[in-house]
Amino acid sequence: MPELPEVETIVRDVDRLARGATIQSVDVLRPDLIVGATADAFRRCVEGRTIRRVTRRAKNIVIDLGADRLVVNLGMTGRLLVTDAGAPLPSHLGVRFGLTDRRLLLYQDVRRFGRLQCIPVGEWEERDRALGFEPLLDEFTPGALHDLARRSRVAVKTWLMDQRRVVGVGNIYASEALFRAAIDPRRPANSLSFAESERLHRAVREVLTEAIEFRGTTLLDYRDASGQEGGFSRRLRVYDRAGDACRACGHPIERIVQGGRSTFYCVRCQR
DNA sequence: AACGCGCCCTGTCCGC
DNA sequence: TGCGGACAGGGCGCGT
Repeated sequence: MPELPEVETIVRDVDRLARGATIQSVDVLRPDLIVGATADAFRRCVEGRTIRRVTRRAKNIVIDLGADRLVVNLGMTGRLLVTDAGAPLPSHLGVRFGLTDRRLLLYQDVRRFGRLQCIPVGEWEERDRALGFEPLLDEFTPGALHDLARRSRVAVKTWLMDQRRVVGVGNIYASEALFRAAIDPRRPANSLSFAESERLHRAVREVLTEAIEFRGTTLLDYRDASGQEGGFSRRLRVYDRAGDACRACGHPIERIVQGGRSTFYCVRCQR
């Protein structure tokens, strides 16, 4: 479900709404969501701690609890919600955190592909190092993208989604960025010229930045921390538009399957 | 080492 | 109305 813009929106919401709150109780309703520890160990790690700050790394929500980090990955259908005391509980509730002032931080997940863990800072930093470039930071340059792409023969669309190189781009924004860069998603990553790498670099940044401004894309499940839908759905140029007219040239948008995932593109505009 | 595939799980939609 | 199959914002572990 959530790619960089959706996770970033949730992170900003939760930081604004819950920073400074203490987690007074932890109820794990779906233990399979907790990885690397028992539900009980997870509860002991989190309970009584204060939320110092909420940040994002790749598609992970990272909650600073002091010596430990509460790391949340939403998978496909995960939601992190801050609700007021007395609000009705959502279905498919996975973990309920009781905050000071009787508000709740809720993890909800229909498919349960998401996961939560509470780990020491050092362990988190180790995982952090294995992740690729943050596309919106200065470290991500056209040259860096081109150098990495030259080493891989996989289709550039599949390549973009691999979190070991560039993070945060998932199935929606990979298609959208390649459309904006006018690059055929089937091209091997190592076939991109430097000029094309520059175009792709700019397109990735542009589409992610615009999507954050519109608070993400809701296809079905995505909601921000207050339960609201994202506004970027109407601005998608190719994703989920198979058969519809390309907004640039009028040619019908194609849907193909790459690595088991749908790719949408314009055969006329993207070469 | 890099790559492709199957799998985790539930819900929805579409065709017959 | 019911049923089977395809598909859905992700990521991991396996075999080659």
